[in-house]
Amino acid sequence: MHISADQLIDALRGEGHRITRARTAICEVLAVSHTEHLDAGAIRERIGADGVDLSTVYRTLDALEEAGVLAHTHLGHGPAVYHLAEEAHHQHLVCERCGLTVALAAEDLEQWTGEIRTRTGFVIEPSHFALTGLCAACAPQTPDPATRA
Amino acid sequence: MHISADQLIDALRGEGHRITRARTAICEVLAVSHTEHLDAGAIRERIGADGVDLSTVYRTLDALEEAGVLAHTHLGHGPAVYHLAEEAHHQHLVCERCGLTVALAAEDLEQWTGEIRTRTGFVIEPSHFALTGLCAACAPQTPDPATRA
DNA sequence: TTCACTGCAAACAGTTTGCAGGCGC
DNA sequence: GCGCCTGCAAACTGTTTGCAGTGAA
Repeated sequence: MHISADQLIDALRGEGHRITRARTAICEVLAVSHTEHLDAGAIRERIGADGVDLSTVYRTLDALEEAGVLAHTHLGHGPAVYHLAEEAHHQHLVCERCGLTVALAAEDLEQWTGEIRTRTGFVIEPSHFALTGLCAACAPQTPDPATRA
Repeated sequence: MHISADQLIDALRGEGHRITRARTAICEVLAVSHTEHLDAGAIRERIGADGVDLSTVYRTLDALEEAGVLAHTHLGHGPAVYHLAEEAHHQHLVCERCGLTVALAAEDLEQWTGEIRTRTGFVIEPSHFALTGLCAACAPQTPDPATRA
């Protein structure tokens, strides 16, 4: 289940990419923080003093996505967050007021996405964009769910 | 059902806003294109020669949202699209490959969003962000739904 | 040795903001 | 006439790209 930095690097190598210090550092951060949702800037910060340019981070993340070992998700506004592809199959719910993010398991979604597929032909990729709304704590403060955030 | 430009303007007036040429023009565009999804740039273009600055468009759209007569939706990447609040209660499905956008009626969503609310407490605002995936025409080209876009 | 990869800087899109002047009320 | 609203320009965030130098293979 847990992908190691070496496995990420191997994935890059398998696509014919060269292995550099920057890429190694990025893969290590991703492997260590496999349960978190990091954006490109956060990944860069975690690398620390060695200093990897943001554009390099983006290019490497791109390469990892092409290799099929990484995916990104948009949690509402703000930067895209990255996570290992193995962790990809869930839907995020983000509270627009407090930012609380919870995940819905793939199994809980299948029935609904299956229904949508049957009805519309659409194959939903639920992990790419989060659903937004108000969490249990914030919702009661709003008289009507239609009210703007 | 159809909101007129005058009703939008009245909504602004009701909030204590002043009525200007720019705001009138924007409200007219919104009222006429109530079935479309226009972004700020498109709204500006439709106003035409009179010329309204983009920042003014954004400020007016903001005011209309605060007045509760307008809402915006993020259809995947790219600019936010605006529509009358009355048309808001549906979920968009956007094909990541061809851009096809279809709408899911509110009734079709209620069962599912109700289930999520029961299970997680989250009150989903489905119209704020679209769901993305692959449409019926594009999906078969992809061997596995998990494949990246 | 070669050329993919890098850092830097600049461009980019969408959106927001500061400011001084203009016009609705 | 007061002050909200405007256009202009500049800042802003997140991301991408062009370029010349560097290091992996």
